[in-house]
Amino acid sequence: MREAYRSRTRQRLLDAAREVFSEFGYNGASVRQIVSRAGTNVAAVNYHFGGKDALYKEVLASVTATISDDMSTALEHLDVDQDPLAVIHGFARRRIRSGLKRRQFVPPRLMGWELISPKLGIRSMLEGHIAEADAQLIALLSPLFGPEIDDARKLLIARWFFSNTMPPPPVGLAAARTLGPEPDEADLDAMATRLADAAIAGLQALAAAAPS
Amino acid sequence: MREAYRSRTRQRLLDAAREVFSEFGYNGASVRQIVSRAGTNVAAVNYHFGGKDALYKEVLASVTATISDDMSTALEHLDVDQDPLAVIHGFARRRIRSGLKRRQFVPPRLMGWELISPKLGIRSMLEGHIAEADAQLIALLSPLFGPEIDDARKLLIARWFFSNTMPPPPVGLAAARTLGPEPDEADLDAMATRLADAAIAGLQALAAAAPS
DNA sequence: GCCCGTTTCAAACGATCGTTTGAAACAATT
DNA sequence: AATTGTTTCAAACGATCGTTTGAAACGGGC
Repeated sequence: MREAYRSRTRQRLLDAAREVFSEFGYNGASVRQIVSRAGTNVAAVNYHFGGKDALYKEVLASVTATISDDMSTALEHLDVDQDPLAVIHGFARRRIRSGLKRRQFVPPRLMGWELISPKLGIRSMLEGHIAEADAQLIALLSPLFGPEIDDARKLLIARWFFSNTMPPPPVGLAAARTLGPEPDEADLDAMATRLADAAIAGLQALAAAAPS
Repeated sequence: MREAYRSRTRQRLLDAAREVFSEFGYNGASVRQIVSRAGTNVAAVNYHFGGKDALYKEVLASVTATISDDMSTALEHLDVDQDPLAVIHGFARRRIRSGLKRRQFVPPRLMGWELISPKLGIRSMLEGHIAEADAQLIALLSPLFGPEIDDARKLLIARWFFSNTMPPPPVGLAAARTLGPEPDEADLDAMATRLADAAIAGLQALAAAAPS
């Protein structure tokens, strides 16, 4: 029973931290707020993780891992005989959809914080993940690139596309307004599909542009 | 000389606050950091503005005013006999371009903070600006909308488009990498034009989609 | 029942936050 | 030179931050 109990508070802390960090960012989130939501006391964070920074790193790692897994899956689908554009569209749709779900609103928002102002010290750890994500994205989009395109433009296009799979809050709120309070799964899908269409359209415009 | 002197420290505080708030957000920015950059001491903020919140509001107001002015100008151009799509494209290009300039990196980033987590109390003040910006955007894009489109979808499309005129840091960094350390004005223009093309492409895809 | 390693918690720590205070420095008028 | 209102600044305020501490509570092995 010991291990089970141990992991229970630890997990509660992780879940609470995920929500609070997402909502208020690293600076805006207080340890006391997190432990209060987790139903324990202030010392728990330092006991289980060693500090606020370490907890934040762990939360970030789980978020980036989720996204990376998603991209890996898409890359595997690319290997088999599917239409590349359909795979890319599917990836965008899945990412957007997960961002639109009320409860799972968390990962895009947390990434949003990190994109605006990467925490010092965390930056080094994140850079590996970012480089990996860049490479995965470029691999995913490679079928769209012409032969004469340079790496810098590939990177730009990849990041533009990726940023469009994580709609910022104003877009998400507008989407929520059209969907209503309790969105149907089909409606959610349709909305995600439409936003993915837009991302693909922009992507093609970028990839088709004459080389600089 | 009195008025000139008065406005000098006040202005220095505003400039410093603009930079620091943009870089670290409201929570991450400390009053001491701001006054240190402005070359004065901690009491200055409360003397000239009444507090950190009020200073933040003033900074935000100037940023939103800049954007709103830009949109008003575009709307006036729309009134005369120009091609609507060219006007929209021009607006996007100008916004993106100002976001790409190294020094003037500030407004998009500051808005980014506010979009992720609007400050309580500031929200009410911002809501007016947001509503106005929404209305202006929808007016600007109205030539692209079909007759049977509903308001909720107009809002969604407008916000999607607007978010694409404020490229997030990863996109901006990738763009900076292709442009080099001291970008040529022409290169900057070309890059902004390309990103505006992508925004327009996505915009058209969204506007052309069948009504839900 | 006793013991031992693990986990929890109330309390307190030093540091930093935004803000206030009261006096000194300043510019302008008489 | 004296006076007035404005602006600056060092110092301190209470509050909150992340973290530490030491003891109490817990669970499993003997």
